[in-house]
Amino acid sequence: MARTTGSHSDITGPKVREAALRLFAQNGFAAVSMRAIASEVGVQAGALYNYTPDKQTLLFNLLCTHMEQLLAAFTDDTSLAPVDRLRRFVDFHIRFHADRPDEVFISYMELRNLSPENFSAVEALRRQYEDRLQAILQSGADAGEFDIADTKIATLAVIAMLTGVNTWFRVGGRLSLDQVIAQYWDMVRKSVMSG
Amino acid sequence: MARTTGSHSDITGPKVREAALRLFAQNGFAAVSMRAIASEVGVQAGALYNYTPDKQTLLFNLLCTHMEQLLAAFTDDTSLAPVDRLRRFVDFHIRFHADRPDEVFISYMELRNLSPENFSAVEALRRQYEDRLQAILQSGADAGEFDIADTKIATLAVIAMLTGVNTWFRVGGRLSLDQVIAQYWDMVRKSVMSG
DNA sequence: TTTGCCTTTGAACGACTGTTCAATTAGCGT
DNA sequence: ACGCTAATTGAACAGTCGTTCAAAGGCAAA
Repeated sequence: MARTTGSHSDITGPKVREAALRLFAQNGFAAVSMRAIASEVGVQAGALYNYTPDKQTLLFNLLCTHMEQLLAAFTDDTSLAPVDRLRRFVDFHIRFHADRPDEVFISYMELRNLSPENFSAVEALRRQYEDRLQAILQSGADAGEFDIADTKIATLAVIAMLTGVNTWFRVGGRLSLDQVIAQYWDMVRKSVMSG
Repeated sequence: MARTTGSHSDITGPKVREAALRLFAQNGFAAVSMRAIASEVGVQAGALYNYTPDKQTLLFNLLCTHMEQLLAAFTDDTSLAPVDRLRRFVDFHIRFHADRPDEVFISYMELRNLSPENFSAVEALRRQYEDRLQAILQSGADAGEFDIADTKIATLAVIAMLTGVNTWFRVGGRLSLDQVIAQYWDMVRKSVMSG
């Protein structure tokens, strides 16, 4: 039988993923060696291969897990008015991403280091998330509450704007996250509102 | 005297920068070897060192040149109304960046591969560009034409939104660049307008 | 205590890294 | 045609890379 209680793999496995996430975000996938990850965990490089078949799959799993958590964490409420659904999305997006700077960073920077199949898988998850926002914008446009020429473009524009928060926001900075969210919500709301 | 007419360096020099730009954008700085760049140019790796003291300076020069061209290409016209100055900025930003996808890509992705001094230099140029937009937003806010809580945040929000075009826009796609610019201008204008 | 498997080590593999430099090539001014 | 020199080669240097695997270690069940 496989060991369960006190098995090292229960400890080492998460440590490997945490170390890889931190190092990939800090130095970039290509610049981080398996030995550097192992050193951070406190094992030899060979031991890492008990937890991932190869380096690229390690990255893929980090990206996949992040995207799946993102999709699982946001639940739209179609019974609300479009403007309220949009407000909830903006609030959620900024908070969720501000909590996970490393995951967000590698999700944008390291996509090209995935194999074509892995890239497609992550890209499909990302599109699912975009579709959630697009559905909100579309419902508002259909109801005449929003004035949007093309909901797909508006979706990408809003997401780019919101995700941009991660490039400069730091806890303890000039503005609180609540203040940041308030201003972004104001801009997003006005940008899609009609008349 | 140094050779001028027909000198190989007049040909090889630009080819080195073009090859490096393309390969860095495609595969990432760390994943591109000097031998790969040399092979693209059609020389041996050692010959590259006639054109750059080292690999990182090659990247630095690409980023610096891009930022300097960006700053040189945009000229604000303070005699115009704030809303017209902003419209010119949006139009310029999207067009300039759409023309240079590789330069834009590495300017966002490869900053962390610069030495601290080189990073600061590029960052200073970027801030100069941001300041141009912030001045426009501030003038509109002062005149009461814009309704902006914090012009610095609005600046970053607008730039993130506009630069996001580069992640999906392709010539020959569903929408022309003019159509894209029209919608982004509509969204940006509304997002900062008062009333 | 013994057994047996999970986990880790540490060395090894072949390939690739940025950079240097003496030797060689090739083209311009004379 | 010749000399000069900028431009290039090709080998070498000292490492690092991802990955593999036989051997050893260590913990739990029996």
